[in-house]
Amino acid sequence: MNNQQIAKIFKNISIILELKNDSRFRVLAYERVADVISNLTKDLEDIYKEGGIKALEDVPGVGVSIAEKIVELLKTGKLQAYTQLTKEFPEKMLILTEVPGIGPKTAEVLYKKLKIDSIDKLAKAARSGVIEKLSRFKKQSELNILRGIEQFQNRTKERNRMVLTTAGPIAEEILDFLNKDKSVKKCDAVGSLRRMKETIGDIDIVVATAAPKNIIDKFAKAPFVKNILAKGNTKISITHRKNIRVDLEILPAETYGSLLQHFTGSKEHNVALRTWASAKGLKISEYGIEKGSKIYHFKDEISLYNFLGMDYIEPELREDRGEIEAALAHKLPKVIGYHEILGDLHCHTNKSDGHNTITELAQKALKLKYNYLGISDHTVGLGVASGLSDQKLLAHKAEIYKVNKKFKGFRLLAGAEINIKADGKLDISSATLKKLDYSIGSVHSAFNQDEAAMTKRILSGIKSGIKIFGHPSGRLIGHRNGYDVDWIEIFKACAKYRVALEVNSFPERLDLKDTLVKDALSYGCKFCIDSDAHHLDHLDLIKYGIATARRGWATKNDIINSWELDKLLNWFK
DNA sequence: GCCGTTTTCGGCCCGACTGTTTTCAGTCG
Repeated sequence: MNNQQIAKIFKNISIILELKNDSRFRVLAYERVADVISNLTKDLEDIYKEGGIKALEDVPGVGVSIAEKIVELLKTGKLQAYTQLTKEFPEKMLILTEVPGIGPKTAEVLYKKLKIDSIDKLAKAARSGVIEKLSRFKKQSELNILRGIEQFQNRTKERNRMVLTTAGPIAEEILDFLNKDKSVKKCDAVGSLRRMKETIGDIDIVVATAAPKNIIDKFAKAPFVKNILAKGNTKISITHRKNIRVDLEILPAETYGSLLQHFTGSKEHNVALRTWASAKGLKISEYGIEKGSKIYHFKDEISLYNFLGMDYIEPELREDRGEIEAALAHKLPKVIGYHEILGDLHCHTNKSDGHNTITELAQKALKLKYNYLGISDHTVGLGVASGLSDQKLLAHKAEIYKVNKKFKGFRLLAGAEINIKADGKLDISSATLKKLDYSIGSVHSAFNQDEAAMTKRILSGIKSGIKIFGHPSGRLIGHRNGYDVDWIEIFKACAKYRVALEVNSFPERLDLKDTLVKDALSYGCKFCIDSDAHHLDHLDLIKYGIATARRGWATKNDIINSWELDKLLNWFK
């Protein structure tokens, strides 16, 4: 039984308990633990296998009672207590709550009064007008249900959340629209986009203005609006014509710091922050901080966090992964900056599957103010990418060195992206490997090896002289899960053999991912943030890799390509 | 049901919008 299935059961328990008028805090406890489990990066099964029931109790929100339930689920695939509960409130009924706007109470009425136990039946009932005959419902209720079903279907159709490069331009379009209005003092994209989370559910925008009504009316008529979901005095929610939900929040400029902080989230960060504050007699909201009868306002986030006795917390760190405690203790890491990368070490030319020449890439690197650029074309094993043989690779190196002479104060490095084959061997000779300035080793085949085989394979690659382990997990967001691998063994080996873990910046990769970066740091690993460019424009994607490293708490010292060239080359040696 | 450098008991984040109410419950972020 996987984490998502277990989380779903706890979520359902929370719904049922709410319907049974159980303690709202017990309801909350189940809801919270469901949230925590669905966001966990490690399988509960593994946690239990490694540390038993005590290790499960270390998961936030899991206590004695829930730990026992997890064990029962892992061992038997069932939970007696849950089976009992679903006799009265079956899962078929709970499915209805997946429609936006339908919560536990509504689902119960629809199921018990009208025997509605599927989304299809719900749609039919809403269209036929039987729902409005129930008390507490009218015509508008049916229209809202139909609209909710439409949203639900769009959501399941595009099951995947957006990657950052999809969300970014939409947010830009909206900010441009708002900035044209003179009454807008400030506006920003907030939410998961500002935190640079790898995928974005909907787009949140905040606006500072003294004329909120004017902005809301204008926004409602904007050309990109498909329909309006909700409209109030200080907020409006719309569906963008690309079927993406956009929430706009408005407040006067005096409290912009609180507004930014509140809507940047994450929800988990805010809940943790407010829980901590309430113990100190403080009440935090998007309007300010209340202390007794006094309310404090904040123009910016720095003053807000400082008021709480904390250092400023970068948006990328606001996930309730220890940042609040660290900010209080003044022990937050100074994460790598967006302009601290001195060179990209993973890019492809038209000698393998890239589109550009060495010179073109070098010129683009100069525009980015890089001090160096590593060329790393594919090697022979990757036939589909016109990989280079030993001989061709060495000729390519000579060409790179020749081009390098054209530049001053800038250095081209000759590398390669080498395949770690299924048996753990590299697909070029170690003699050739030694002649390169550096090398990246990557897995490009036989993704479905089991954990033991894949771990052994990668460890073998790490020990064979590569300097960077490319897109370490092999995942493609929304398309392919990463392969099964024992990360702890990999991290230990990377630290020992001085192999940097790549943080690949392609929005569909972001590999190594943020949480694993944080894990790897604790083993003393170093990282290399690369674009994996196959085209000049791709070099600009580096910011997403930087964001991922920041989300993983990595500092300049941890990122080898933020180092001066001498230090980098020395490390390679 | 969970949790703790004010607590192993007594708390538990905060507020807006919608629809159908005539003061609020349900839902959401």
